[in-house]
Amino acid sequence: MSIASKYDASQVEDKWYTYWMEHNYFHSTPNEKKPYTIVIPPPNVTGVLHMGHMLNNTIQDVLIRRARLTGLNACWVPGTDHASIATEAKVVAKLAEQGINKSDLTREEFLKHAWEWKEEYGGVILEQLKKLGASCDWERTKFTMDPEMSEAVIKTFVDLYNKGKIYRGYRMVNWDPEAKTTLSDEEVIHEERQGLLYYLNYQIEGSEDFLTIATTRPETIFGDTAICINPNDDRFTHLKGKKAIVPICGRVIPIIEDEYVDIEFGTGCLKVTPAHDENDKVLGDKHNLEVIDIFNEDASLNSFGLHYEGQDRFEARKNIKKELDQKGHLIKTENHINKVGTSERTKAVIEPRLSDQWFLKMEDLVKPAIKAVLETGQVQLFPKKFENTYRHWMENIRDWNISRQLWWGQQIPAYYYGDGKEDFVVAESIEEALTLSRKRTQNDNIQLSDLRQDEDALDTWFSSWLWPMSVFDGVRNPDNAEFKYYYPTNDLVTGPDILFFWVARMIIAGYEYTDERPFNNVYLTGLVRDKQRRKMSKQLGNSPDALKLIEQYGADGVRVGLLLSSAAGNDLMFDEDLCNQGKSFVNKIWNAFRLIKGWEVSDTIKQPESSKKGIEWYHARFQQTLAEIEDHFSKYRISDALMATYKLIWDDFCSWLLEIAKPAYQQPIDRKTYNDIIHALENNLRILHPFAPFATEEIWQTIKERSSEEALIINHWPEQEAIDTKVIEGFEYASHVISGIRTIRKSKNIPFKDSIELHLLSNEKVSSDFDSIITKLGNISEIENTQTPLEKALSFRVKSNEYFIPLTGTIDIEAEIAKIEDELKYTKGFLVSVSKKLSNERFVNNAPEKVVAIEKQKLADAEAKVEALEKRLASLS
RNA sequence: GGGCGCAUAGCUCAGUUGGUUCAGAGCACUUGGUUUACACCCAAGGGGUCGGGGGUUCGAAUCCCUCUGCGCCCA
Repeated sequence: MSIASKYDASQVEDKWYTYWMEHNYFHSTPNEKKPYTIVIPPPNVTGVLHMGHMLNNTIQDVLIRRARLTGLNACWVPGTDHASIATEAKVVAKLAEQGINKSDLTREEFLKHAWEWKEEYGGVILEQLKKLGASCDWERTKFTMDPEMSEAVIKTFVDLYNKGKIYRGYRMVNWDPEAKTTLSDEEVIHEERQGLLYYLNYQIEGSEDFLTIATTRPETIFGDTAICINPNDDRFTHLKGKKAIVPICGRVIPIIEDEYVDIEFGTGCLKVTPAHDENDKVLGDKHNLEVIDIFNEDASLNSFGLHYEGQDRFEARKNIKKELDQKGHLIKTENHINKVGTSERTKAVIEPRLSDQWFLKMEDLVKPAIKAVLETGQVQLFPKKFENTYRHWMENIRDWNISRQLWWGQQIPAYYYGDGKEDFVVAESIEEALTLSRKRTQNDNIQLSDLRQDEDALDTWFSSWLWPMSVFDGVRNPDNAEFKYYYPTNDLVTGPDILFFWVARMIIAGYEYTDERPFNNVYLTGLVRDKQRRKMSKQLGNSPDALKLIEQYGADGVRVGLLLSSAAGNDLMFDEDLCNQGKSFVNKIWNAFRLIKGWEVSDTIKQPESSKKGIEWYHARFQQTLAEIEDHFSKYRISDALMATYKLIWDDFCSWLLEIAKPAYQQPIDRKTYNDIIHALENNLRILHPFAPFATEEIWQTIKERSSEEALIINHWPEQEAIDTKVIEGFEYASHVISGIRTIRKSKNIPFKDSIELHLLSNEKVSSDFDSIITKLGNISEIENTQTPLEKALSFRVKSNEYFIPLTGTIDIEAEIAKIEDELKYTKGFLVSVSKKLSNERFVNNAPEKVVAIEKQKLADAEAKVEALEKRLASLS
């Protein structure tokens, strides 16, 4: 038989993925088993796989595969998100390349292009997930704009409207002049930018006097409708009741008084532009000021901008500065750092803008969601630290602006039957809207053609907040069997950056519509960063190509690499070395398998004692680790679960057990040991499968012929048994002895192939159960008991027992004495600190009994060791 | 400006309710090793005043205060 000495992932991965797909192992239907459900955070339909997805989906796949092995009915629902702004922006850009302007198209024409784009690029990311090994139930793949998904969205909108939770408001919103849409507060990123503070002179009407205001946005003077001073500001008492003249446009505006004005900032005079600043809007409302909007939707100036009409706001700013300067209105400028809102998607500077928008009242909706996470623990966040962040956001929540001036998305189901702002009805279909309109207006002459649907689309999150329900059709048919079976889902795995956008809103929707949590646990992964701690992003170009990584290290290698160092909620400093480590690990177990498979098995030889003991020990060790892994999983400590598995396989299985069981060169192995080792290997594969699905299935299927019912992916998790700690302790002692032997061999350059004697001076009883293993791994000819220290020998101690290895030739007695003196000094020091502790009455009285007992044991051990060391020293000198 | 969090070995991180020889792991590093499972290997080893200072306690990496440095979220 020839098995390649290097594991070749490329030969293996597609084969098994196809096999799993063909046998439908990923597909789930309701049955008598308990369900385990995860809904995927739907990636942008036109997106490509990046490192964040890889991490996120690897974790989900680990959880799903483990659930499947533990006998749960595992269901992982995949899908994609229509990502309104991002996708529409891409389509607009593509059309622009072809010389097509979005504004020249009808809604229908544009949507046709958008759907074509979606068909062409959509779902690429799902194909990439398959390369990673994701065992999603592909038959259930959903898209947030699938007809039935959209229907659920519309139904929800209508319902919330009818409950009075959705309203239309003329509000200051965040306007993205590039995408020409509003953004929710969460989609705006505030940045510090270096700018200028302009000091401008406004003439006071009917006098030659001027007042000076400071502004960061001189171009907005065209929208000024007042000057505001603080009534407590003595400097300006003479201005009270007067009027000022806006430079350039010459408009006369009142000087109003309000304590809102910060006397310290700028000049203490504030220009008020209600249309273009949130605070000014509040002032304007309070003082009944006129509202003058000076911008077009692309943030160029409109006719209020006079001769600047048509100029972009930043260009206009420069030009106005010049004119103001020439006309003597500009006193000076100062450098000033101001916070600028920018669009998360287009990076454009946000323009506060007044417009008609749709809002969802959040105040009552959030209540059950706050309770579920912070009071009852119905929904648990991992790690817990995010609860504080969640609280802060939820308790300060503002109404959600759910309308977007986009076409790609669900169109708002509001139908206008007249020209008035309030002349509309909200309905699931235009036919219903007609009935409602007729009823409302008492006018039966209204026809379908008289109705005009609101132009806006809904915020993408308004569809994804229903995701855990809508993928099982739970919004339209809450009583359907699948929904009842799979919902609430178990775990949600996502990044902390969308805790509010998505997670919180899903919880809100869940309680509003099902009176139930949408999921029990939320695992928040960290962000993937590069070695310089920069977030991986396309712009920086510091993100490795996901598929190339898989090609280079194998999907298993990448999965293991990503998980090795990614505690929940901690950012992951990604380093390709990690993938290398993952790949090495896969190769390691591959070679272990190769070794075992290469053994010739004999039915006639008896099982050696060492093998028997080794297997007994490994069994106990395996059980111990299994419990540890279980514990890690229960706390979503995935990295720790993997590390425990890694060490079990690499250290305990390969470095200890296989070395113990390995027959002499070209000798056969006994049947019993072989079978036990195969059994142990199979158990290893079972627990490793969630992390490295491909390699484990490959080995599993190569060990022997398996029927399709016997595939590893649907096999079972090993059973937890009682842990034999005695065996583990005994072995641990033996392993220290073996280390001692190895150290002496190394220091004296005794080759391993030369067998040596070992003498034991026993000061405390120790089991000889593992002597056969000590003999084999130390290449010891014989272990002999002795009553007196050996001369002409090197020694080492384990606990208070002393071991001697006789040496021919000269021994450096000085060195041996020095070594023992060092050990003695350390042990004595330790002894002093322990006895100090024990002679402290307050310690003995206050510390728990258990702790005191441990300290007493330590004292006894140390005393015995000191005694042994002193004896030894005496015998040497 | 408000809120949250972090600081432990060269790197990435564990350290659960203060109490085992508790100062750990993996990687990296140093030294040695060709008996064909694997050099993507084996063995042995070095390395930290737990960010600084103060306090509580019989006992502090762990709790409290303070300083310094970093990160995130929100306005």
